[in-house]
Amino acid sequence: MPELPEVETVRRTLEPAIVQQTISGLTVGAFSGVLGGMEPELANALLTGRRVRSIRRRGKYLLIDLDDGSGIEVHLRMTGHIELAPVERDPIRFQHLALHFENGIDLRFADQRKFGRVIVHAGNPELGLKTKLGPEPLSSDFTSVVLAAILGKRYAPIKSALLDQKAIAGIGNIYADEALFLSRIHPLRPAKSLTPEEIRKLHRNIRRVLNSGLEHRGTTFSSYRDANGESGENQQHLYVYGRGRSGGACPHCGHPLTHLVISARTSHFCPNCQRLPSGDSSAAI
DNA sequence: ACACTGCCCTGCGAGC
DNA sequence: TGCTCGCAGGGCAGTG
Repeated sequence: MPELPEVETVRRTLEPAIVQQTISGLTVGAFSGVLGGMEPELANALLTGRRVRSIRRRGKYLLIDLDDGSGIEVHLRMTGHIELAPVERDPIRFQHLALHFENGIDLRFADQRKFGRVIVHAGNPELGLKTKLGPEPLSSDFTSVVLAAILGKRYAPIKSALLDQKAIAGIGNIYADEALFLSRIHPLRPAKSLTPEEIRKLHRNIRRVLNSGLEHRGTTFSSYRDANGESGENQQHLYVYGRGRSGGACPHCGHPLTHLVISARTSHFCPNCQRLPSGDSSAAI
C-alpha cells in the first residue's frame, strides 16, 4: 500500500530518469479508465512534445510538471505501480499505460486492481488537490501545535483522523498504526480527547515512522516496488502492522496483539500498551 | 462541516 | 489437486 514514504521513494527513483526528458507519445491499454475519463487520443495530443520540468509529491500523489504549465497527476492507490523500462521491453504485468520518452525510456503504469489513476491536467496538476489535502507531515510547517489544532475539533477516532487526507496528507493504514503504537494511544480514542503530552508524542512518532519508511525505501508488504523494480525494506522495521490478526506478540510488552476495524480499515495494536481510559465500553478484545 | 457506509477491483492464501 | 471464499484498503459519492 503506497503511502507517503513509498510514493516519495518512487518520486526519487523517477526524478533522475525523466526530468528534462521530452515525451514522444502515450500508449493506453485496454483499461482506458486509468486516465479518469479522458480520451486516450486527447491525452496523447496534450502530452506529446512536452518536456518534464519537475516531479513533485503531495500527500500520496505524484505530480509531473510539464514545460507548458500543464501536468500529470498520478495516484497509485493500493496496488498501483510505476516502472521505468526501455521502450522495446515487453509490457509489465497489469500494465495500463506507457509514457514514452524521446530517449527510448518508458514510464509504465500498472495496477492489478485498476484503482490507480494517471490524470492529465491542462493546467497545474496541484490545483485540484489544494482543497483535498492537509499539511505535509514531514514539512517544517507541521508542528505539534498544528496537529493539536487539527485533532482538537474532531470527535472521530484518532485512527480515522490520521487516515483523513484532508487532516494530514500522506498517512495510510500502516504508518497510522505504527505511530499510534509508538505513542501508546488506542486507535479508538476520540481525536480531541488526546492530552497535550500525547499530541506531542504522536507528532514526534508520525515523523519518526514516516522517516523510517523513507530511510528503508518504503514498506513492501505485498506488491510495492520503486520505479526501478526494487522492494522496500521497511517491513522489517514495523512494530504492529499486520500482526494483530495472526496473534503476534507486542514487541514492547509481549502481550498478544489484536485488531479492530475502524473506518473500514483493520487497525493492529497492543491492548495492553494502548489502553482506552476506564469507563469506555469499547474495550479491546 | 463532520461522520459514517458502501463501492470499486482482483490476486492471493486459507480451508475443505 | 482444484475449487470457493474472504481479505486487502484509498478515495470518493451518497446519506444523515
